[in-house]
Amino acid sequence: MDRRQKKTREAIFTAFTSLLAEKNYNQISVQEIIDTADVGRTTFYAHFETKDYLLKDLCEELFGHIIDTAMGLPHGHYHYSCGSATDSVFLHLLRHLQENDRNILELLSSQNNDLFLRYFKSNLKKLKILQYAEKGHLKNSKLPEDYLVNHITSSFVETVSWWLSHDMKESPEQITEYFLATIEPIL
Amino acid sequence: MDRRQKKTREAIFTAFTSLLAEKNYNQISVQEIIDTADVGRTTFYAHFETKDYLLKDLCEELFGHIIDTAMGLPHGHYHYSCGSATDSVFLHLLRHLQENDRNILELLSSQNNDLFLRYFKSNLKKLKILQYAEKGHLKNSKLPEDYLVNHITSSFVETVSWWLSHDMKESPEQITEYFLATIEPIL
DNA sequence: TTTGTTACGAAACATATTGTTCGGTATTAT
DNA sequence: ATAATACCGAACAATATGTTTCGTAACAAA
Repeated sequence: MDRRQKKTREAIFTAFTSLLAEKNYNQISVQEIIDTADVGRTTFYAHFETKDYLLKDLCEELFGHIIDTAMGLPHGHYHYSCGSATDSVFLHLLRHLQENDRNILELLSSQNNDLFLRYFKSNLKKLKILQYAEKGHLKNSKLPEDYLVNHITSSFVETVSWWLSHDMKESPEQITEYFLATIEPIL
Repeated sequence: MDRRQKKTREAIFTAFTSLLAEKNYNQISVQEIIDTADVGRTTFYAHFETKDYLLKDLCEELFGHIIDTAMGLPHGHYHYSCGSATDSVFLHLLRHLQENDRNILELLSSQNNDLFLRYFKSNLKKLKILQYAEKGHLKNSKLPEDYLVNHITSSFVETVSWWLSHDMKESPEQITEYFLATIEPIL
């Protein structure tokens, strides 16, 4: 990809992120993003069709990244390890978040956090957490599979949200325990 | 309240609702709402400061209503009845939703459903579902109380969302069973 | 029915935003 | 060196926003 494209794309993302940290999504105009990013009007629209698409692209880049690294883990990490809180994908994700890669935490705890939690959740489903549910040794549940998957991913995202609202005082290990305590009994 | 006020307020709500059913919130302009509701520009701004406040007021009216009727239930309905799926506040709420009072279902299953699910959740907390958690016979949980409350309300809202995405094929009783199956084991 | 009050609507207003087009310049990859 | 392309500034029409003024109509209370 052209070096110029990457630079302006990054400049716009950065500007957008910093604006989101201080005000509501609906109160941010394309003009402000352009001014903050210091790019030409034409340039912005060459990259993003609308503000909504900008948001979408930003989220895909951010969440896609942390999910991809989680998928790169050795398989054991999310197949059979639901018993130990010290060795699951969920713990890995929480640690990754804690490192605040690319200021993702600013977004997740901003006024608009629900906006991002939504994308977080949809990306999370790529992890195929349902492997939790489809393994034979968990089959005692009478719940529909997609209901269960939705419940698990939602609960995890809500857990993260709760953690953030508490300024992340607890350790990732502790949070993992809380989370697993809510879902393990039903598997 | 003045009869005229009620009428225009209702006209604006109706127009807004029908617009939300067909397009995205961000793509709806105040002008469109004015035109659809057939009210004067001045009138709109006399009632609502911004589009965001309109949304807020609409949600408070809708969800406040169904929550209030649920609160009016005999107390037994949400204190000790978590054991029977046939007699809980949750079942009552699902039945109430199913009746589609004031077209609330259109909103909850629209493109913008996350917008409304958010308000649904915050209103749900008024029900003090934590009475589920604070009663002595449920004290075997090591989870923080607010974490638990958040988990329960979130799970319920997600359950409703899942139900809607399945065109509500299942009965309210069935859904209540699903939901209770996910939260009872952890109490 | 009369009277004082209040909501409404129409029009006009300045300002801001949106999304697009044009031509010229600078940067890139090869 | 060259051809492709990303960039910028300026200008553009169309639309949206939020406010003001004033005349009219509906209201509640006497």
